[in-house]
Amino acid sequence: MRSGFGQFCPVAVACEIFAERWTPIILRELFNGAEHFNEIHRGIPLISRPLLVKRLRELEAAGVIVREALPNGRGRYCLSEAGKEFAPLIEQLGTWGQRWTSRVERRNLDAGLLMWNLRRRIVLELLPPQRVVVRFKYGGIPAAYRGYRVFWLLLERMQVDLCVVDPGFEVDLYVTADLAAMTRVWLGDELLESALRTREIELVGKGELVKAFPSWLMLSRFAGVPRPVAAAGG
Amino acid sequence: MRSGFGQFCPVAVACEIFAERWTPIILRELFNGAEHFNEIHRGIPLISRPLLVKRLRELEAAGVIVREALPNGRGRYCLSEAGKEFAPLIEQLGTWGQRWTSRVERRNLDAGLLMWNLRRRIVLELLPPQRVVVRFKYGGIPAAYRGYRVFWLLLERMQVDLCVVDPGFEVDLYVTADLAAMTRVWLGDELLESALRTREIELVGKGELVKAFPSWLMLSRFAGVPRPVAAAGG
DNA sequence: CGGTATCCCCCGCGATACTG
DNA sequence: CAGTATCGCGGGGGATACCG
Repeated sequence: MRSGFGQFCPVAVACEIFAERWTPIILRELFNGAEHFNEIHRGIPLISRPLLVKRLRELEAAGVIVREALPNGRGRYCLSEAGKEFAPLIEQLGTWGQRWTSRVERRNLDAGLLMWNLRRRIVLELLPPQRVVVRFKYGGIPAAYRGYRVFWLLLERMQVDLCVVDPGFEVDLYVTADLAAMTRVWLGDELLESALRTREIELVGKGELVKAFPSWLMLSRFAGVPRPVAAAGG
Repeated sequence: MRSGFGQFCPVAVACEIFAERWTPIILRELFNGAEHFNEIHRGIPLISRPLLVKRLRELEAAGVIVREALPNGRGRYCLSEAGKEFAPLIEQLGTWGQRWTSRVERRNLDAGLLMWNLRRRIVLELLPPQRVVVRFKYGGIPAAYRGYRVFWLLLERMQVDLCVVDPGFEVDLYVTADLAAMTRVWLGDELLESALRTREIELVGKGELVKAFPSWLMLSRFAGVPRPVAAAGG
């Protein structure tokens, strides 16, 4: 697999930069607001760290991202003007995936990734003034899965924190969920109300919090993408 | 490189199908109207035939293309409804490549590929009623290039044929060009008139044909994409 | 935290030859 | 024309350990 396609076509040259393995997913993380190395890596846990470094360097060399070295030894990755113009591509990839693929396969289930994404999509403005601690516990997890299955979400007025070890606060709301069901809800494949009815997802806590909880979740950016109209006979 | 990214995110799942090596380029060919195996392969000469077969099977399994077996033993590849929805992605990739990359690198120069693409972008309606035979001869070709450098284009009212061996007809118009210059013109990086002035491209033949020739060429689909506004100090 | 450095395996892929 | 079959290699990338 020698690099490059040997074609002057703009599509081919763009592919040499954009369509490398993991690259669109790295860009997705940057568009989602990730800036630091470990932040990016948390959104893509299955990429090895050396490979993530390599891809970031390649994107930098291609002028897609700019690396800023912060004084404290940290790095910071920002999309360049050219990089920002990949936004519609990520958008369309997600739209296509939402319309034409089944995403909730066992091999794709990952409770940690689900929580990491969910954390970014909380409607801060709807949260009550005082801190709310929500504990999530997942069941129905694939045998091969080696990550965490219990999480604490600390919801504060202007900030959300995700913990994988008990932060010690009193829990206000308990969420117990089948991982596949919660993933379907996140992706817009199933209504939260429906999963609550079938008890694949259960909420336990003060009535007002149980009632308000669904309104805090924005779900995946692609949850609302319209599905293809079923063809006749399909 | 085990397949898949292990993420339920629609972007990731779409990437598993779309962002494989060569796949966007195969789709580009299908959008350009290629339907048969060798037709697709002519647009992507550097892919090995077994690998092209493999990619086509993968796209078929993913529901992106449909293969029709014709009675004469030929196959025919068509984009499915899902496949057609990749159109904006190919468009965006080409647009990005046109705006942000330099495409006319030595490693990308390929006279055969240039002619094969040029052939598809002739304005049939502007051709004169009788056949016009144009002979192209390229110079300035990279030493590593092993393809043809002389071509005959048979322009007829409703059809264009490309030959790499002398078809035997009398030549009406001779085009002699530097390969890089002709590629730049094709990609919209340089005006044909400019290349004619510098004599990187020369036209020899009847005056009326020499004059009409530029109007027959539509150039690359991306030739007209607006370039980024130069940043101050760039 | 944000990377390097090293080792090594595996499989993606090209090359080549063959077939209906 | 449109593939299939087989072989062998090279390097992409995972695992692991180390560093400033």
